[in-house]
Amino acid sequence: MTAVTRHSWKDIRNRIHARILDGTYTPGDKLPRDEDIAGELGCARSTVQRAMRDLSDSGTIERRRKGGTHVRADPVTRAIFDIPITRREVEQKGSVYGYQLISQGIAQTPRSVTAKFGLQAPATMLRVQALHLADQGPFIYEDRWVCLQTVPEISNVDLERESANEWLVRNKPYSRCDLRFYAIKASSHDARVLEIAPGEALFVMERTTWIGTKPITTVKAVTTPGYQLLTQI
Amino acid sequence: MTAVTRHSWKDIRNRIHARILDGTYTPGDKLPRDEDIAGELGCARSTVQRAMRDLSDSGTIERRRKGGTHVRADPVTRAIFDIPITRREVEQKGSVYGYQLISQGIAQTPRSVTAKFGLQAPATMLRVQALHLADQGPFIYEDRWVCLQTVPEISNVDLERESANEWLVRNKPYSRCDLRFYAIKASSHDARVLEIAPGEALFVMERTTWIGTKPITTVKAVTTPGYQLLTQI
DNA sequence: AAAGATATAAAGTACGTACTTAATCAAGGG
DNA sequence: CCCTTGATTAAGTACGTACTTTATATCTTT
Repeated sequence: MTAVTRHSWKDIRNRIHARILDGTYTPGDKLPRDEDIAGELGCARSTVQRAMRDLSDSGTIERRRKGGTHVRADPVTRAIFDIPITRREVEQKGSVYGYQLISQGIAQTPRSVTAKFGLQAPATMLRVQALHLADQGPFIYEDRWVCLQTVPEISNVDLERESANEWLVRNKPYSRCDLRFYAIKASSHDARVLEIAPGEALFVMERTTWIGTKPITTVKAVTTPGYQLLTQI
Repeated sequence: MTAVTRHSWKDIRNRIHARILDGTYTPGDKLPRDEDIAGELGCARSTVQRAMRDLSDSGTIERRRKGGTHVRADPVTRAIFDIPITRREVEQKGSVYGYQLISQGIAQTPRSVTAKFGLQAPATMLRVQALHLADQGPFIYEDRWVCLQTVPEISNVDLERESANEWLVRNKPYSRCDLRFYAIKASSHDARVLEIAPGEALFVMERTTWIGTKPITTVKAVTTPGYQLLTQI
């Protein structure tokens, strides 16, 4: 009776990864085929496949049918960020969350918004400006456009009470999401809303969502000075 | 002879996802066990498992052993970013890459750097300041500390010719990486190096890496005005 | 030599089965 | 009543097999 040792895919992954780390396989190198690795390490091919997918997901290797597996020649840092709804973010850092509607109204989308959605022509959408507060102080200012054709129900929502952020995230799942991060100098308007000095450097997160090809919403979330976004560990 | 229809895990995932999108299962709801879904949709449990893992990875659902599968009550936007080495980034936007060493020297880590690594006491490390150029103009300024104990070989690298960025990424794989993004106002020093006006808002990416528990390097990469980081689609 | 057809290699997928792990619940004992 | 112990449940994993997909390479034909 041979003691049948079973190998977890994590072990297999670690052993392959270790070979990359120690230079057995260097960037650009081709790895043996799954089947050979399976034979060598004494496990099933499907276990190697599982390990390889993990390494592939993390950006360590690249796999192509027929082409085989290669150590990524051109390493990237692949990072995963979780952006929670603002209320949760505030509450998780132990602060009291607050919300204020600044203004809402229906208008034609300006060129910049039309472009973000990839639309040909301007559309009539709902614009909502609101402030999220932490411990009574400004935390994030959001400037949002919501597509009324895709989300007509938003008209029935009392945006004085419930933030568009939360209503949308709970009621309008999306199938596509574009995100972009950058820095801006606080305009006098930003400064007034966020109660800071004009000219401060502010971190901005922009998010645009669609369901299928239909636009849902685009938000520019302007954070207060000192805000940092961290990777999810 | 029954025509045996085979179902791809992506189909299965889409059908489950569709039920979340259309409100059949709403946030917080418990989904049937994998086996029941498999029976209902006419596929193997392992196919459901594959579909579920994908939905779980994307943050749509949460799974717990014995606890079952639930639609995430508290939706997050989960984004994946690929941060390439700077040379590649410049070349990919069609510009000519350039690199200049500004200064290098050995020094005690200041409190902020010591803290980033989670060290108890300051350590002696190599500090490298350098500029990445795109089409002869400043693109990213990096201020880096490299742990000499973990990476003694760095001493033999000619940092006038090869950027620490590239040498490290090709020669020193890491097992842990912390990332943080934020905005700063350009100091007079930043402004001089990047050839911009002091007080500009700049987007900053900070990255700290370890191998096991040993620190490798920490970089503060200060981008030029207008820089945007986009999700990988 | 260029273009197209065919073969082939390697990853990807699907399924069934059996076993493992972790969380939860219930029963029993102090 | 609390704590421990054991049973149960559902996800997670491992494996073998068979089939599919997609690049790549080779061969044929014009």
